[in-house]
Amino acid sequence: MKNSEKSMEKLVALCKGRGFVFPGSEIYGGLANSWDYGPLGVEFKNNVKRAWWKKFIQENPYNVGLDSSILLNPRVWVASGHVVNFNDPLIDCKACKMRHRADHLLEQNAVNPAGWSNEQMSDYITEHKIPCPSCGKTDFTPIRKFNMMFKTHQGVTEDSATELYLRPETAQGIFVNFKNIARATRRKIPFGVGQIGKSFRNEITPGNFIFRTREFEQMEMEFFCQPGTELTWFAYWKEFCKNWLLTLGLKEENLRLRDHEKEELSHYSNATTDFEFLFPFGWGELWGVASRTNFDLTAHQKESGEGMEYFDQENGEKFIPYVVEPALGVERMALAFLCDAYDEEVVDAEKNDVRVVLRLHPALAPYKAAVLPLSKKLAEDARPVWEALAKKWPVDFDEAGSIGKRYRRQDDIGTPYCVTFDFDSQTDGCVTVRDRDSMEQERIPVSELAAYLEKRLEY
RNA sequence: GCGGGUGUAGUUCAAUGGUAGAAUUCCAGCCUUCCAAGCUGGCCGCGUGGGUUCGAUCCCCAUCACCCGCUCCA
Repeated sequence: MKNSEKSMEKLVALCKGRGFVFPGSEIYGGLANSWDYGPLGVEFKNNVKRAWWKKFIQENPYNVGLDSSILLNPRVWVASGHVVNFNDPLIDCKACKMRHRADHLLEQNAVNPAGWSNEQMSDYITEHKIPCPSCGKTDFTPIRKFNMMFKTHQGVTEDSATELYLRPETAQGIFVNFKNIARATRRKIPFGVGQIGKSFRNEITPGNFIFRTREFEQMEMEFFCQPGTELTWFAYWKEFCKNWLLTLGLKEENLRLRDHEKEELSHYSNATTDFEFLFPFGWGELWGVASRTNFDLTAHQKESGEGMEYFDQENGEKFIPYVVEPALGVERMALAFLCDAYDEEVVDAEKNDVRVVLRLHPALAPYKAAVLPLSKKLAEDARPVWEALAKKWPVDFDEAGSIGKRYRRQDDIGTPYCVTFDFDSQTDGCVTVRDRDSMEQERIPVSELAAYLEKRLEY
């Protein structure tokens, strides 16, 4: 089944029905673009994070982890450029109600507005009668700023002295800890620091289910290297990221890497590649891999007055490290895995019988297995089988309904293995293990069941 | 935030100015010894707040949410 044939509606319905994702604050009429992760969703999302951490931190000789705070000294955002650059100058055409970015309008008219104030841009647009690209009229509202950072206050008094921002990215928490980490871990360059955590952005237009939300989780890694080696590492991490996705079963046909053109690059980057995934609603950015030069560390050195140089003992060199950053959103990654895994298999076209299967990689599946007593009478005897497996993995137990219906329920939520306890099990001590994808069945002694599954769940 | 559309059980859909019906899901019982079975019974709904009206799920207003476009981004 191709991704373009899949529908978001079905996926959203499945997510709600099975307990992956619920609309946020639903009983109060909801809160725009907020989503809650249900019993299966939290397992699944944790699995995505766990898989990333395992590959990027645990198994990686270069990298270490970090969990920095969401609230930071406001000067961090001055240094990073977020206070200035997260302000989009927007104007609306009064005639056709279309909204445009003032700086883009100017660029389209061969003007470079870099460094201009909003007044300057506004004046230029008025004076030169720059027309609305949609309707051609020249009747615009004044420029309005949209700072994408959420503001809050520290302490109970709400004055400007206590004003703070919720972090719009986790990366800066890593940069401000660069010296601490290098010292504490005795790491030599090159090394990387990975972090998983919540970030907040007041997006103008969120949407597409959990693809873009204002509260989201990031898995970011900052890889510090010697100046001049950054593009080599940039290529290395791109390949590394791609391999990780493919290992977890993401289909290559739904993935494309798009290099940014020179004009498209952010002010801090000398190379950026977007990993894009074919969602049912079209191609969407999944992973941004950016060579960030020494922009961030230099900016923090300047703003804080704290030296950010690294001393290379071997060569006797001092330098501010260059940084390669693969930054990934947890929720959209999870959504991509879900979309990719969703499959409808026609079992009997005449009876209109369709089997919905989430072909999730076992590492990502919320339940690794489900124990199903063939008859309710066997439930009591099947319990110990579940108890033994539950010590090792999240495992479901289902005795309600026909065996076929229970297999389908597990298909629905992506459980890779179903363990059926039948009347023979009581005497021969064996159970039937059914594979979700191959649909093959094997008779396994209960005593060997855990080892059997362990071998297959390894990744 | 702007423009357009939508809002009825968990889901997919009906009907109606006199307070709603089906399928499916779910639950229970019977039956059933490996792939949505069958039978019986059961739970659950007019997004929210105002207004018009004798009476509103239906008409009007507001609000909230979702979808499509603009813009942005992990």
